[in-house]
Amino acid sequence: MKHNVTMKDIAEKIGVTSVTVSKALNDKEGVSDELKEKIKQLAEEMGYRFNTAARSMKDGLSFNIGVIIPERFTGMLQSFYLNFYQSISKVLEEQGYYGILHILRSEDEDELKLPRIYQEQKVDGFVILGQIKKPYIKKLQSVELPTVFMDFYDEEANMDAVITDNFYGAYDITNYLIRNGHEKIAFVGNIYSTSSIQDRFLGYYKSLLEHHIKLNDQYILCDRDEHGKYIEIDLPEELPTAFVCNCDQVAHLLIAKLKDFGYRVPEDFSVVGFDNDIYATITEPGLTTVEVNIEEMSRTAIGFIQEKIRDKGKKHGRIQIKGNIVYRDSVKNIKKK
Amino acid sequence: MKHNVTMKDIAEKIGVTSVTVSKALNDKEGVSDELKEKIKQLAEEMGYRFNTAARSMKDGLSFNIGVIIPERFTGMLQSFYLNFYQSISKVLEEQGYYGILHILRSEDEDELKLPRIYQEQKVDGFVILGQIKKPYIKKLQSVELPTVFMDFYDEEANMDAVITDNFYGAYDITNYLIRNGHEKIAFVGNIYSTSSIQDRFLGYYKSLLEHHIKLNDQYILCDRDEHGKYIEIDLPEELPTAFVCNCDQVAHLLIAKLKDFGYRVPEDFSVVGFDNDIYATITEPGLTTVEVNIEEMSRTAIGFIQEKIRDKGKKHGRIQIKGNIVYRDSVKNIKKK
DNA sequence: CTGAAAGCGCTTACAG
DNA sequence: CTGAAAGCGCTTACAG
Repeated sequence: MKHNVTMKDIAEKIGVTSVTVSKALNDKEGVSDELKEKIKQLAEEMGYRFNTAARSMKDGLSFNIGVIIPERFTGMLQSFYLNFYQSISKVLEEQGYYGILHILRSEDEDELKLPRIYQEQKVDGFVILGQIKKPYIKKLQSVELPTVFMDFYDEEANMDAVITDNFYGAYDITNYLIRNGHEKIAFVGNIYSTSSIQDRFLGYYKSLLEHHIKLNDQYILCDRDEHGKYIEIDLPEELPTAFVCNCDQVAHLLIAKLKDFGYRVPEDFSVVGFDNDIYATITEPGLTTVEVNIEEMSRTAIGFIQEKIRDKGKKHGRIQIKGNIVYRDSVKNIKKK
Repeated sequence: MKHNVTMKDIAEKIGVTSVTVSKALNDKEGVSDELKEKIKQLAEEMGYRFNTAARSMKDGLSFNIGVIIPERFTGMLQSFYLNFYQSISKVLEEQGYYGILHILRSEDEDELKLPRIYQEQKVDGFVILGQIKKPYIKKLQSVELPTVFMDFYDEEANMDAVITDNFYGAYDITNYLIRNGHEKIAFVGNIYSTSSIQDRFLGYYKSLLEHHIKLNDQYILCDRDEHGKYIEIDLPEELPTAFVCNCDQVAHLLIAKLKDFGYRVPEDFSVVGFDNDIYATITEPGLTTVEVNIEEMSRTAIGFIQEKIRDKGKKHGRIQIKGNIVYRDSVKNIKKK
């Protein structure tokens, strides 16, 4: 293969210098319109492709962003963050940036080992998807690269984070159940487990408070142990009429359990979820749930990263992106006529 | 932030030149072991990070591979290729390469528009996941970049492709049904639709032939129209005892349909799939299916790409990677004792 | 064993 | 409006 065509090649053909070609192709001042047009056309004809590496050398920027997902959020059944990555990747490409995926292995997370993309200056910043361990957060922050966290926030760590509005999402969907006549409403989730679940619980609680429905301890159903592993859900003696699940997957598990007992959803029990991930659609019936606004979150996070690349000191703090309720068939209106 | 530390910085601290530092850090000849050690240690202390951009300039390689997925294979319910991408990305990282994901929009595919990663010399090669339209294949081949196709092959196009062994996969799993006493076995799939489905059908047919079971036209059930859109599956008058579905998703749909009719799987009908994707696990009962060996396929494809980067003329042709049967609960042994 | 020189492709700041 | 010079950080080929 003949070598790639460079600005110099174009310049020589016309009898100017690469400086002029550079100006022309970048629409900079200082080239006559006529010449500029001629250069652009010739570049097209010669199949000129811009060499990003040269630009990277010049301004020390790679125009890549590392997207890090802890491996435990990964796998055939957990494509949620991969979909997130896809959205981020799309937004980045619109901006002339590119996303490089790095799956963070648990060992590396424990040993505070930074990914190769850091060691090789492959990226100008990091987007972290999902919860990672505190020491690793500190490690990332000790490094000068702009970092934005998504779908995870930790109070202590003074980090820039784009999260979904867990509180108001759960609040809205609980309100919806109440509007449909439900009063005995359970919350399914380990409220000591993650900050997201806590916020979702509190949104649920706020809705109850506003409607003067007393919070019933029996109606807080644990779904996972302290390691995040799902456990059997214990149904209370006196059953509620509706369940607010902290995520779609748990709603899926709960519905399977209810069906095993011979109950039907939504005829016997209404169930709602959170996330609008794959579990919301594969469950029978389809789940009414709170949709996480992946695209808006991606845009916001990428915006933050870019500002931080321009201005290293920039702090954004935590921002919450509101999701919308997606209505499917898992809720029954039990209001008396 | 102070500027990134460079080889020159290290060199000056010790009183040598960047040439020596380069040799030392790359374990090249021509530096005393003592000095080499000293340099490496100092590099560590100073937090030196290699600048990939400089290397890229030198040898005109980006050390990125573009991974292209047509958007129609994308979405919340179709994470299969995203999982593939993840595997590719992991393999690449082991090799000091990085994968940049590009979702190919249908308009761009029709208009033969190459992705920005090509225009900007961001990548040294392409991996294409899944079927793309012929003109776009031609377009990709007209460009000098090494390209390997995965999970798709087209006879005419003289391309390098890593595909799953559809023929023997279907053959094996049909044999398995026959060993379990089944003789009336239907194939579910549009056999005029894609090359993969055709091969799977032929593998099924080979198994029948070997067992002297006559192919019954009534037992070839169409699952999708010519655009690949799933259609209602028409069950034959005389029902088979088992179904070989061309993919897990269709097996999932078929089982739902059988259940609607009041049948049970596997008690009344045995059903097997292909792919071992998410549908194999979410279906009730879990599907016995042929697992596509994603990791092995990724390694092979990346190996091909790297050889092609080294040697532009290199041709590999089509290679098939054998999958394994994953046994779950969708097949019943109906052999008379 | 160590280093001076040149070069990868582009851009910036300055001179004409 | 156009270009000569210098530089981004590294490596290669050669000289000492």
